[in-house]
Amino acid sequence: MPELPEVETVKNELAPHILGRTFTDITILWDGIVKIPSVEEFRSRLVGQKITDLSRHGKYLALALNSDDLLVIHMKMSGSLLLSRDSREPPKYTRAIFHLDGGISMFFRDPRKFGRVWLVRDWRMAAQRLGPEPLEPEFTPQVLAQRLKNRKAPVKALICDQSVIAGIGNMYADEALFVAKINPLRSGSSLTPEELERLHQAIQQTLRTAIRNKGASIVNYYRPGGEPGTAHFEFNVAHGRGKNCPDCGRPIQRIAVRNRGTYFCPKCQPAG
DNA sequence: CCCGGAACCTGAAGGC
DNA sequence: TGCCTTCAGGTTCCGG
Repeated sequence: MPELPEVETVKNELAPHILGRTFTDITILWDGIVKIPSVEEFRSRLVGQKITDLSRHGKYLALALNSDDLLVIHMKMSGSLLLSRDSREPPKYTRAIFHLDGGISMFFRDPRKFGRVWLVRDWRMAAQRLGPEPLEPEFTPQVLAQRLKNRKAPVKALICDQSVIAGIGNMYADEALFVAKINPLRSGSSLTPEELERLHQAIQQTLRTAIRNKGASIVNYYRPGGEPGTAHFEFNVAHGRGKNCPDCGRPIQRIAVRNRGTYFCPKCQPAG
């Protein structure tokens, strides 16, 4: 599932192939993928526009166009953006084809139909209430502390909340909490300054390592060239069903937090 | 505002 | 073999 490291990888690997190119045609194979505006307006406004910049906001990818519009893309759980030189036979589950000049096409493949695209003037029209970027200088331990204090919800749920911090999802929340040695069920308000410092450090370290490894391909994530990432090979607990804690050797436990599979080590991350 | 749960969606995997 | 249930989870919506 694409979270911050996966979207960052997609952005970095798309850029050299699509930057400066112009959309020559748009094929929408499933209308529901276009969130804003109508499918017809989406196509007509996009064709002829040149891609001038790529940026990432949380898990949202934004392609800036010379018209000052932004093509915003969210891959949600099962989406991938795949580059090809042959648009005649898109892979199964392709929902949209972005044809570019120079004979390149970008397929938006998404088996689960959760992914969406927007054509808007400001990326905030697609990504409402996005918290701070965890890898930007603005994200300090103090900022994290401020955003978690007075919150009774489990810290796992809070750091997965895009309005608290942008870009973290289920996998990296589990990884960061393991590295910080914090139980996922602890409430935000119960964390000590030392724990908040460790969590801040763990979030940045976990995300940076995953970006270096081009993202994690547990299910349904492929890089634009079709290759998987390798970040999941270094996971400590995430999706660690049946595995043992790399630190103490005890079995990793699976619980549900807000209906999301949550993996942790009961010994290394004791309940508060 | 805060919290927790449901809904969206479909393929994979497991149980019997 | 095949049907059925469960699981996967990013985001939004809704009720308390």
